Amino acid sequence: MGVNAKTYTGDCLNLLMDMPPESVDLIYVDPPFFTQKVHSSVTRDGSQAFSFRDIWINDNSYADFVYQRIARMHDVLSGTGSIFFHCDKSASHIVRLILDSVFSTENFRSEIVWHFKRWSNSKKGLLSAHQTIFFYSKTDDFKFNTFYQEYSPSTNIDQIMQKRVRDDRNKSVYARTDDGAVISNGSKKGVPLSDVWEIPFLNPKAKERVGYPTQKPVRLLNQIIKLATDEGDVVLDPFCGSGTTLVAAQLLKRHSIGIDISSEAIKLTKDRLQDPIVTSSVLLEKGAKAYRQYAKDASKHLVGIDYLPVHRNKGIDGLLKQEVNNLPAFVRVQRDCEALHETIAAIKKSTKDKGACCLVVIATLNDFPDQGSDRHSSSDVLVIPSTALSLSAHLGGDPNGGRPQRPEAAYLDI
Amino acid sequence: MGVNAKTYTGDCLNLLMDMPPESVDLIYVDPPFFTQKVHSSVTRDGSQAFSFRDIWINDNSYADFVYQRIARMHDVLSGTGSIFFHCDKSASHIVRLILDSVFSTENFRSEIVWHFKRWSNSKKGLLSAHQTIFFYSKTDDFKFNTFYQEYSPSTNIDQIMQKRVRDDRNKSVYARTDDGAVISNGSKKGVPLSDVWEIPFLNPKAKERVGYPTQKPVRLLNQIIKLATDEGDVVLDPFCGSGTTLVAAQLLKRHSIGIDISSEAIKLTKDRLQDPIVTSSVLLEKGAKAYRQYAKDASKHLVGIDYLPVHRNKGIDGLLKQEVNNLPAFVRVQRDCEALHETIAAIKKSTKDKGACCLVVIATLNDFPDQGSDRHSSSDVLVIPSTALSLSAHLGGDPNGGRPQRPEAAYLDI
DNA sequence: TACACCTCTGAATCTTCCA
DNA sequence: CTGGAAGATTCAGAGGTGT
Repeated sequence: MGVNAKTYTGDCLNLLMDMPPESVDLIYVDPPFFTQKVHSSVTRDGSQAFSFRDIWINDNSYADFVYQRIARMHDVLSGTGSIFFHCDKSASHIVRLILDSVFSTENFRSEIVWHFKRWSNSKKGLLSAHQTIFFYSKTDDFKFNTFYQEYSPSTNIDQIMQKRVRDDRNKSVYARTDDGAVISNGSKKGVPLSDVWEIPFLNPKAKERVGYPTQKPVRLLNQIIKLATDEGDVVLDPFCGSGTTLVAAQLLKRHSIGIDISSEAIKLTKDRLQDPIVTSSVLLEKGAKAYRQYAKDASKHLVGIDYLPVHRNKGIDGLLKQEVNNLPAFVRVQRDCEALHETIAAIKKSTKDKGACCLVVIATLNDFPDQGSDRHSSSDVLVIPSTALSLSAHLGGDPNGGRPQRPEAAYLDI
Repeated sequence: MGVNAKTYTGDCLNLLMDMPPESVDLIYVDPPFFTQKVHSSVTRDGSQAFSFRDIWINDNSYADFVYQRIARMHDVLSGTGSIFFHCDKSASHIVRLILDSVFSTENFRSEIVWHFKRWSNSKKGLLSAHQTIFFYSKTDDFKFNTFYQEYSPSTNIDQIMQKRVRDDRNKSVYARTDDGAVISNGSKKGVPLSDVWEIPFLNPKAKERVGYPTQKPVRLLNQIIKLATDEGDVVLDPFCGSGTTLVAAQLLKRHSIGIDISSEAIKLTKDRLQDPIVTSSVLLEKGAKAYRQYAKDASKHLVGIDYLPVHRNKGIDGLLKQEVNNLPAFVRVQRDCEALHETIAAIKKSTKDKGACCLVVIATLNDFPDQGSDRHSSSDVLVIPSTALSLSAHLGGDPNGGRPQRPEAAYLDI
């Protein structure tokens, strides 16, 4: 399935006016920060209610600039849509007044705190380590996908899943059956995502490479997009810069619209979206760190196995320290986005010039073959199910098989 | 040495006007929040009831209320003094406008985020987990004691401990001795305190609780007082409620002045000062890490499995997110020095009072039972071989059996 | 529509029990 | 008796329900 990613060069004010009303499901706004100090004062007599018009700002253009564009964004947002407005601390209160005025106070949903660790400086005072994102919806009936986090480590998860009732004195107690056993209240998913997000900042080197000082981590955009939209929805970024939002939207199968006043920014965005080579360099942008993370994920499935990691070969994850049938044994873990036959093809390709060797594949997904298969015999790749795969097969809850699959180690020849 | 703690009953507006100018070093302001709610609570023994209405007809009257009092606070604050204003999310932008106006934008120091974990609720959207504290100083020359936190685990401590100098092109490089060794920079203190503070919420069970609504943890006030004052300085809390600020100030040897409109609050404050109770808690003293007690090795074997870690029960490593046969499923990983039957005994013991549940054990050692065993049928514990165990059995090189063992998942009854 | 009351929840303590 | 492990308890939001 294809998703569109449209880009426009120009002032988003004009382009927003040309867009059909209620045509967008999510707007992520990350405008150029107001770097000069914002000076403001309020009416001394307190006789008027505060609104953004009551603020005197030295350079009045910033509040006006933001107000005009937010008003248009409100128009193009669908009834179930949301806006996430990214602020820095110098003007967040001004932005919030404007949002309150356009979207109304009732539709204020959250003040999200993006918390990150940063290199310290010698400034007197507290080290700034957060930015604020305001989350407003257009109406009460907004689209929202709940995500869950781990419980606090101090929580007694095993006990709070017991059913509770109120006794005759209206005190909360654990419910028990007639014979005194506690009653389970079902399983748990975790705690709902909070409004404080700890997401690492892009490291300074990655920042240098792309050249956009305010570029946001893809993880941050991922989270916002997944919270407020479903696949096929439309995401708008009116100050798209290097196009991080559009890239994230594409990876998550959302349509996207990016606007930027700089034609260089739009060109860069287009390149990243259209040229498959540039798109794959998104991985580079996430940083070598992200790549290492990916490789590390694979190695996690090798815990307890005595092996030497192989770093410089994409088809091989490790070399077993123990020989098998007097042959060296190479191992590869099936990746998340990889069918088992692809895993096997990958390790075969990488070892074809290595002479006689034994190949081991750790299967992690549910496309593990039948145990009834008679491929056992003629095989040259040893396939071992991961712990998680063995478990999921036994629980039988997997979607891609009517009966529970029972993976066990098997020799395959593909 | 004695420190004074004075308390006054009444509207702080009047009392502030009677105070000498520039006589206070720190003001902590925690006014009734701008919410349309009635706060009420009783003390543990039920002897006193508190309630107040946080109702303001519109933004404006609240702003007016705050403005008038902040203006007076500015007067009584000394030249090196600071104000910390505690807001909740509903009115923080209004408070900041007023503070900007009275103290001026140049004296805005920080937007402090107090981040805490709390019980969840069924709210659609993000779970609120922070409150905001604005930090303004009266002048540029404000009193500030720098505190340090531990370095984040990812920081390269060796590197920052190296001495740095400028080379001939004025570039910063690490200094080296003649024979090329790096030079230590002495001990580092840590990262300067950031503007995001993770301090546990005052728990419902804490003895520190006196039954006053919106009571703040002493730890939070400790931090503020230590940052902005020295011993013998004067701390003012114009909405002192149950007197947390005065308790903290007394423990830190600062003079304090507390004002509250409720005479019950002032009485409670006086009582508390006689016998200050500060919760000593594992979480406060040792941090969340203290709870992460379960074997790290165990979690490594659960990679790829959808589960919640269980920290406070020695016999259980995790709770599967998916139910099994409509029952909650607990999991335990076999430890290195543990026979399989011991593992099974441990999880059985820990869950014996938990009502009906499914038990899963991840076997990691070679004492896995024969597949030929007929124990299969009568069992209540599901045993799954770890990846490494599956592999080692297939390679047949294990020391404790002549023939290769072939583990597969099995139900056991021991 | 307004409001009182009930239900559900989980963080982190208090309390008990057992070895 | 003591210390640690695990069960019991509290209470503030938010939604739901009934009057």
